[in-house]
Amino acid sequence: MSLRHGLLGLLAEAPASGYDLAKRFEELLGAVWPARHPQIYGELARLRDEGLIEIESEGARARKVYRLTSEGEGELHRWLLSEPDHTLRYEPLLRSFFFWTLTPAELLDVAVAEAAHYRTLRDTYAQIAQAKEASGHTQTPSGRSVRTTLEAGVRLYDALAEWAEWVSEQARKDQSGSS
Amino acid sequence: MSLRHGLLGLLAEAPASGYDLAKRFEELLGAVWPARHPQIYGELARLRDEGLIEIESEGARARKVYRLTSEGEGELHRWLLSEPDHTLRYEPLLRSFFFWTLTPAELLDVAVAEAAHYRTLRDTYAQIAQAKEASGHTQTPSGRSVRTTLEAGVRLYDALAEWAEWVSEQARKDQSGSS
DNA sequence: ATTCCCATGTAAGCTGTTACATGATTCA
DNA sequence: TGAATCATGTAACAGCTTACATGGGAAT
Repeated sequence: MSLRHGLLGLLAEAPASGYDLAKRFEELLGAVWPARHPQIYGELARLRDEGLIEIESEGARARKVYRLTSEGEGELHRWLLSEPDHTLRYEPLLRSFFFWTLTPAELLDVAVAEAAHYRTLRDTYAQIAQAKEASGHTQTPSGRSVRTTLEAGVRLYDALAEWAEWVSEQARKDQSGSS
Repeated sequence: MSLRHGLLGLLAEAPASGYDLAKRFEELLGAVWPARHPQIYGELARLRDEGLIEIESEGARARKVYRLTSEGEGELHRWLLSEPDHTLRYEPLLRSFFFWTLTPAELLDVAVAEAAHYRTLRDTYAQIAQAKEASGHTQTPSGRSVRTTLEAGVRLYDALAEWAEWVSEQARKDQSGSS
């Protein structure tokens, strides 16, 4: 149940509507925990039923702004101190188990494309981090946490990029040595 | 639909029963794509209906050994050359967005525990990789692919361990400088 | 005999996605 | 007035987990 805690976490920063939260998930949290609006609206209704959030105000177009209750704050805190769920599900690494069924030429193509993808992501996160620091966004507590997560993204995708390049080098060797 | 391709990939190596496949998922593929036996049995039935796999033999205790058909082989190959789904869903990184709600002391505990977890995983994968190389498991094509995936695991968790240590250092600074 | 492992499956429920639907407001 | 964006939701389906259920075979 990470989605509910993701919502509680965002609301800990500032009150927001379902629409706002859906957007922040897409642009910010989506990189590590994707969520679509139907799921978000449903979860918000449940969180309200359980008293973890409440409606602060209602605006135009049925817009509802939610705010964290103290119960919600407690639940968020309890969650952050509990054992994390380290379950990883990442398709590109599943694929790598079956690389042996590809020819060296095919593997080379795949690995080069993967490396490019990871490099791009790494650079994107590094740039965002730099921009945040330059514009003073890292001086608020939540801004510093975003910086922390970005740092994880940079390191993670840097590692994957180096790995994919290592794979492509091996494929290149296999290719030249096999005929 | 990664589960079905994971099953096809395992069957590309050698025919196996649902039970065998469930075990291999748990011990091998589970690190990047967890799957429980009910899902596996269900998917195998569907794969058989669609002609991607077939029953090679039936043994004691209703044991059914499946084998890849040429259609299945084709589907696996097509999948490996298609665009990967780069969706990542990893709870520990979602949590890091909300680290700012913790006190420096709490964050320090969390980060130290995380670092230990990642170090352990990294070392485990490094050891398995070494053992595989020493015992000649990396000389078969599929063994070399396992080695490739293990290399990703080592690099990935090494990066996360360094990140968590970086986080814990920051928390330590905040702790000493805040009073 | 009993316990453990082998081996398969069903059923219920939860999580998450895609498609559909509706209507208000803003801007060109 | 038409298009884009705001804003919320429902319905159907797909993917995955947990609990339940059954029975054969091997070993002590």
